[in-house]
Amino acid sequence: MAPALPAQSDIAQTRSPLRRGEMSDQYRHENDHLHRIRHSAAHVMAQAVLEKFPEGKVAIGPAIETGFYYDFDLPRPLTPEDLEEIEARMREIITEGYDFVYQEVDEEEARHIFSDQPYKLELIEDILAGGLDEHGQPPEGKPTLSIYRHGPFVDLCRGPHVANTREINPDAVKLLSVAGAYWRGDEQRPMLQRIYGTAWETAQELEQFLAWREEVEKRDHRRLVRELDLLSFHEEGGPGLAYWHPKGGRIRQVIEDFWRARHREGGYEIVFTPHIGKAELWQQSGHLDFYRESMYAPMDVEGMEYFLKPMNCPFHILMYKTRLRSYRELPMRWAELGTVYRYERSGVLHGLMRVRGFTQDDAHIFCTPQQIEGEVLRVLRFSLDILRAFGFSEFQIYLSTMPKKHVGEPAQWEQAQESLRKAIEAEGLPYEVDEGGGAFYGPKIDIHIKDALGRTWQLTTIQFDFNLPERFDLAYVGEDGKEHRPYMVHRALLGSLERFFGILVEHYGGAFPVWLAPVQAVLIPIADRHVEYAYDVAERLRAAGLRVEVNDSGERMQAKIRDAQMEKIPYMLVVGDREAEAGQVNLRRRDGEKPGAMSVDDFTRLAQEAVEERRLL
RNA sequence: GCCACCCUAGCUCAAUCGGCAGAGCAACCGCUUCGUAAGCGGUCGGUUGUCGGUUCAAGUCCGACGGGUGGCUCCA
Repeated sequence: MAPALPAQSDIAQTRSPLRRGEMSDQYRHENDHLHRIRHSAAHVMAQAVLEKFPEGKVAIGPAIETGFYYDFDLPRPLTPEDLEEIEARMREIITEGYDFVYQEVDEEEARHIFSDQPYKLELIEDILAGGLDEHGQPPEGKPTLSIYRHGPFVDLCRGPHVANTREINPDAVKLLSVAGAYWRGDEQRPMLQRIYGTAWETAQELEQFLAWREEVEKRDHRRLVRELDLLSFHEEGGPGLAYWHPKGGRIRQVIEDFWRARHREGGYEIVFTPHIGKAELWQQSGHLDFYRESMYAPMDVEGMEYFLKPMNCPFHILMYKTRLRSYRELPMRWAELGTVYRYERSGVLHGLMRVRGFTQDDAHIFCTPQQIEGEVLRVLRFSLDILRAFGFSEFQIYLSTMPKKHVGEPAQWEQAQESLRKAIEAEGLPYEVDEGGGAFYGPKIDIHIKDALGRTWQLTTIQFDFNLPERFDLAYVGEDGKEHRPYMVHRALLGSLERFFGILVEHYGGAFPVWLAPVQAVLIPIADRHVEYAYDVAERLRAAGLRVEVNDSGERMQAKIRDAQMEKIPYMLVVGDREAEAGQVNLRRRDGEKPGAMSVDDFTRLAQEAVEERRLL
C-alpha cells in the first residue's frame, strides 16, 4: 500500500462507531427540535458549571448525535459527585424557565462581553478573520457575531436554540461522563475538561438510549472474548497484541478457510511474504518518508537495517517484478493474510478494535487500464458477497475522489473514479461521494456495514494506487510489444482479522451462527451410565464434520445445560435412558427452543444444513 | 503521547477514620446419578499491578512506573 496509507490504516483500525454517531436510524435522523434541545442543554450545563466555578473558562459546547458536550477550563478536575450536582442544578435552571434570546453584536460588544473568556475571544478573532467552515471554505459575506442569552448566561453562539429552557425535558437529560479534550483538538494546546451529556424529548427516549448503552456494554467484545475463552491480552506480553486461544482459534480458522476458498473461486492467488524487510525497500516504497511514525524501530541484522512490515504491498510488488509481465497474464490478483505491525499510541489502543499487530486480508490487483472497470465491479461484488455471508446486510458506500495534492494524471483519476462509480451503480447501492477525500495516490471506495445494534463499522476498502507502480517502475508488455504501466488496486475486505472478529463478537453478542461457533453441539449425559453413549454419538457427529464436546462432569443435567447456555453453544443434546435406548438425541437449542428427541442422523442433517446455510441456529 | 479515573484470589466484588485481607462463582476432592438455566459438603487459592516514600502501623496517604477505562474539533 502506498505511503501514508490512511485508508487501509482506517479500515484496519477504525474506532468505536459510537462517537461517529452512526447508531440506528431513530437516533440518526436530523431532528431539528432535538438538536435545539441538546444545544440548549449544553448552554444550561455551562451556566451550572460557571455558577459552581465562577472563575472557569468556557470553550465550545455543541449538540452531537447522542446528546451534547461542553468543554471547560476549570481550576480542578471534576468528580462524579460534581456531575451529579451540576445535573441537579441543570434541572432547576430548566424549570426556572428562561427565554433564549438571540442578538447580533458588533466586534466591540463581543470583546467586551467575553473579555474574561479567552477561548471565546479566540473564536471571535477567527470568525472575524472569516474563519473557515466545516468544508474549509470561507463563509460568504461579512461574518456576523451573535450571542444567545438565557437568564444570567450568555454565550457566543450561532444557535439555534429552543425558545425557553422549559422546552428541555428535565427528566430526559443526563450527564454521562467527563473526559479530557484538547482545545480545538490540538495536542499543542491546553487540555480542557469535556462533560458529555445526553438529552431527549421524553424520559422514555432517555430510558431507551440508556438501555441501548447497556446492551452495548453487555456485548463488549473485551468482556465476551474473555468470558468465552476466545482470546486474551497480556500485560507481560505488551499492550495491543492479541493471543488467540483454542476456541478463538477455531473461529479464526473457519473464517480463514472460508476466506481462502472464496478467494480461490474468485480468481485470486494466495501468496505469503515475510514479516520484515530491509530499509532500502521501505525507502523505495516511500514508507520511511511518509509512514515512519507508525513503524517500529529498525533492527540491525549484520549491519543492515530491517523493519517490521506495516503493510504488505511492497512485498507483492517485488514478486510482480521477478520477471517481465505480459498483458496476457493480467489481471493478477494476489491475496495474502498478512500480519503487520503498526505503532499505535498507547492511548488509542482498544481491545481488538485497535491493536498494534494484526492480520490484514489484503490483496493487490495488477491490471491494464482496459480491465479496470471490470475488476472494480468484480471486487465490489465479491466483497459484498463475503460480508453478507457473515450476516451483514446493510451497507453504506463512500466514494472518495481526487484531492488537491495528488500523484498521477487527472485523466487516470477520472477513469478510476468512473469505474468505481459505475461499479457501485451497477450494484444498485446508495452511496455518498467524498469530493477530494481520496488519498494522494488514488481514489477509493469504502464499505461500511451496520451491525445488530445499529452501529456502523468501516470494513472494506478498495483503493487505486498511482504511486507505487511509479516508484517501483512497474510494467507489463502490451499487445503492441511496448512497455506499459499497470494499474494497481489495493483492497482489504474484512480489514483486520482481529478487528473483524471483535465486530463479529459484538454483532452476535457472542452467540455465533452455527458455522462459526467454536463448539457447535454439546452432549449432555443425564447420568454417568449415559456417558459412553454420549461419546459414541459425539464420535459420529465429529465424523460428520461437526465440532462437538461431551460434558461428562459429575454435575446434574440442569447445571450442564446452564453451562452450555453460558457458553452460548448452539445445540445441547441431552442423552438419557430413553435416547440411549432409541439411538436418539434430545435437542435443546441455545434460544430455548426444544425440538426434542430425534435420531442422530436427523440431528446431523439439521446441523449440517444450518452450517451450509450459515444460519444462526 | 496528553487529561481524568481505575487496578484486592482465575472471574465478579467486600474490607468504617490508616489498625488481624474476606465472600460468591470457578478450580480441586468427596458424596449425589439426577429429564431441559446453578444438588450438597469440604479443600486450595493473595508480596492487595510493580518499585519507592510517609507512619508505631499502608489494600487505604504520597510519588514513579506498568496495565486498563472514558475521551482528545460532531466546530461559535
